[in-house]
Parts: sequence; C-alpha cells; structure tokens
Amino acid sequence: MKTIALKKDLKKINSPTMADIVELKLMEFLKKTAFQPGDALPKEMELAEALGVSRNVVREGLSRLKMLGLIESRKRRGMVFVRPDILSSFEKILDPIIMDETTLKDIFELRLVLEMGLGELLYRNKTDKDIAVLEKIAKDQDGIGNTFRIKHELAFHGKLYEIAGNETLKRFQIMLLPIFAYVTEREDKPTQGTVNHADLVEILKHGTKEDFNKGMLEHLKPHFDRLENF
Amino acid sequence: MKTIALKKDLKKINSPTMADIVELKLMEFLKKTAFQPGDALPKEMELAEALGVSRNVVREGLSRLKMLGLIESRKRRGMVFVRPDILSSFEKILDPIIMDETTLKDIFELRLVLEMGLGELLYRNKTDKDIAVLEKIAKDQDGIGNTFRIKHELAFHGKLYEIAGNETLKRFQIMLLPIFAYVTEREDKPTQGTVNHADLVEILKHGTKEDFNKGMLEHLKPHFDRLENF
DNA sequence: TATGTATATATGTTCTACATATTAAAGGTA
DNA sequence: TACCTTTAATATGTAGAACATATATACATA
Repeated sequence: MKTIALKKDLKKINSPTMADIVELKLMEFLKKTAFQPGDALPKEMELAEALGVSRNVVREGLSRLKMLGLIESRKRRGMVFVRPDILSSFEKILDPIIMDETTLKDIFELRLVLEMGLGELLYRNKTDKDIAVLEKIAKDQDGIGNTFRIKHELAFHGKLYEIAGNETLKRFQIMLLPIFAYVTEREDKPTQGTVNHADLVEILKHGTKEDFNKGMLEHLKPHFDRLENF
Repeated sequence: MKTIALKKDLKKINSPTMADIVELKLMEFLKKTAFQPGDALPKEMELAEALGVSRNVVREGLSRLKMLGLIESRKRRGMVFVRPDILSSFEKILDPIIMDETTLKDIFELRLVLEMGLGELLYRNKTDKDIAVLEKIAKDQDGIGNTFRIKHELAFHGKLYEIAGNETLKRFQIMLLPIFAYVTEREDKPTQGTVNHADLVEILKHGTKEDFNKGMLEHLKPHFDRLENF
C-alpha cells in the first residue's frame, strides 16, 4: 500500500530534453502568432539561433509538429503552417497499441454513448432519400461471415452518422469500430439485440424519436450487458 | 469549382523523407513486435544501421513516436515502449489550432451527442451519494461571471461523466468544453434551456430515464438550435 | 546487508559538410 | 512587351564525427 501511494505522489521526474522544450516553445509560437494555413515559419537556422540550440534539435522539434500535422515542409520555401487534421494523430495511435482493459472499456462505452446520442440529429436531418439508402443497406444483411458482418456494421452505422451530417463523427466511429469488433469477438455472445438494422430503419421511417432511442437501446443491449463483465 | 476538384483528386505529392519512412517502419516494428510497457527498443545506432540511414534521421523518427507517447527514452537504458495515453496527442492538437468552421461545428455537435447519449450509463450506475454531490454542485450555480459559469458547467457535466464511470469520456469532454465555450460566447444567445442543472438533478433523482433524456434535450436546446445557423 | 564508488554505455547535443529540390532572378527570343 | 529557358541562390534533407551527460551494472567498502 505504501509503495502505491508513493508512486502516485511522486511521479517520474523525466527531465525534459532540449527537443521537448523546443517543441513546447514552437507550440507557443504557433498559438501566439496567428498563422494562416500556408504561412511560412522562420527557417531552421533562425529558430536554432533564437532558441540557442543546434539546428538538429530544432529539427527534432519541428519533426514532432509535423507528426501532429501542424506543419509541412517545402524545400526552399521553409516550413509552412497547415490546418491539422484533428483525427489523424488520434488515428495513428489508436491503431497500433495494445490498450489496457480500462481504456478498452472506456472506448467501447464511448461508442455506445455516441450511438445512443445520435437520435436527435438523425430526426433533425433525415430525408426520404437517406432512409431509402439505409433500407437497402439493411436488406443486404444476409451475409454471415465475420469480416462481412463488420463491413455491414460499418456501412449501416456509418450511413447513420452520414445522415446526422457530421463527417468528423463518422470518421471517429470508423476508427472506433475495429476496437469494438475486437471486444465483441473475443467472447461468443450475441452481437445484436432483438431489434436489428431493418427494424431500426422501420422506426426511423414511421416511428417517433423516442421510439428510435428505445430501439437503438434494444439493438445495442447485448453490448451494454457486456459492460457488466468487463 | 475546377480547382477544388483538382485539389481533392490530386493531393500533394510530398515525397516522403527518410524520417517519414523511418517513422512508418518503426510503427510497423512496434505493431509486429508485441512489446510490453517497459520493454526496450534496439538502440539508435542499431536502428540506423538496420535501416541504412544516419543516426540523425532515426532520432527524428523516434522523436515523433515520442510525441505520440508511444516511447520514452532513458539514458543508458535506451528507448522503451510505453502504453500511450490515447487522448494526449488529441489534446495537444485540439488546443492551439484554429479550426475551420465545419470542424468546429462537428466538434460542437459531438459534445451534444455525447451528452444526449449519456442517460443509459447514468441510470445504470448512479448512486444516492452521486446525486447528493451533483445537487450540491447545482446549488452553487448563483455566480454570473463568464469564467465562473464555464467552471460550473465543467463541474456539473464533469460529475455526470464521472457517474457514468468513464474516465476517458470525462477527460474528453473536458478537452471539448473550451471549444464549446468559444462557440457559445461569440454570439449573445441564451446558453441554457428551460431546464437547468437543478432540474436535471431532480429528474435524475425521481424521474425515469426517458424523462432524463427529454430533460437533457431541453437543457441543450439552445445549442441544438445554434446548429441551424452554423 | 546496505551503502558508496567506478566504469561502461546509450542517449543528448553540437558542428561541419554536402545533396537536392524549388523559387526567384537573369537572360534570351519572338 | 510578353513569354520561355537557363541559371543561381537558398532552405530543407542527410550524413558523420565528436563530445557531454546521465545511469545501470559491477565492484568495493562499512
């Protein structure tokens, strides 16, 4: 017990390196200066001089911002600021890692919460054409294969987000789905409640928003139950 | 119109640099090798030789993984694999950037969807003690100042996520809130519907899940309406 | 056993030099 | 003048060597 308390109170020292500091300073610089996409940053040598470090260190710092998608480098032009893609770094990290169980559960839950919260936007934006497309997707549900089912899930729920009119959200859920699939497949439990995709479409067509929320909850019920045993 | 289509079809060539390739190769390496947190990677010189590049380039690549939180470096020990914090890179990028309007709207909406989807988890996990805490927070609502209101928002909704029992989600919404505040404050519109925090607590105490979902929708109504004019 | 000391080693940092792509200027032609 | 070609300048990309520094390991000491 004592050691645990220690570990919590005295977190690692981790003295920052020059590159860490440069990274921070560059971030500040980007924030302070109101760069427009395409604007050029000072050149590496100038930054190096201003910060009092070698060009190498500056390059390491810049390299990190590049990874975040905040800058791009053009020969002769120098480094230019670009509007970063919010999800790209998230995507990079979500893929390769082995998450701990807690985070895994959190992410699993996150997706459920998103699905459950979608109703309002759907009922605000849906059109007859949307429903028709959704209906078609739901009809092609026959395939049984595992990889196929995932593809189908992606198609159906992806279309839902599309109807909601939120591209970021759609991409987000596409990223989440493999994780979702990983969790659902490691146990041999039903992956669908008593309400299936076709039923959901039917509700979306003729039912109220409240009906839809209830339907979605039924549809996701096995997953919610799965949370108990995590 | 033509230029836009062009820009979409022919995305920049951006010939990858050695550092880009090293970054990729290292990612693959991390994925393939099932590293446990704390395991050491090969040392820089070995990587440099294996990849046929200078140590400098390897360091740039490693530096990027460091930014993602995938590795940490220890003197003499070498670089070690660490379980990355999923949200940290997202956090770094969310803060400094000036988002384009579309993304801003998407994020704004994302938060609304999350709040709306929270009901199920809340009703699964809430305890009397939780409600008591929430009640207290809602009572301290008197402050009018702008910064104070944000703090209060954070406290109340933060507690909701806490009750839901999802730390990732809670941190996520904390990151989202400043953006939310930015949007709400640039127009002079009401930020609260006819249902306030105290009302929500009351529903949570005695009402059904459906009541709560309706209440939350009412509470967020001004924000949903705001979406129309985005 | 516990503590202090020494050494080897991997990362951190700096410098120098050269390669390469691309912009911008110079020059030539109609 | 306007347009095309050539040239030169320049900022990033890459390599390699050298030294600084922290620290894990082994060893010595009490």
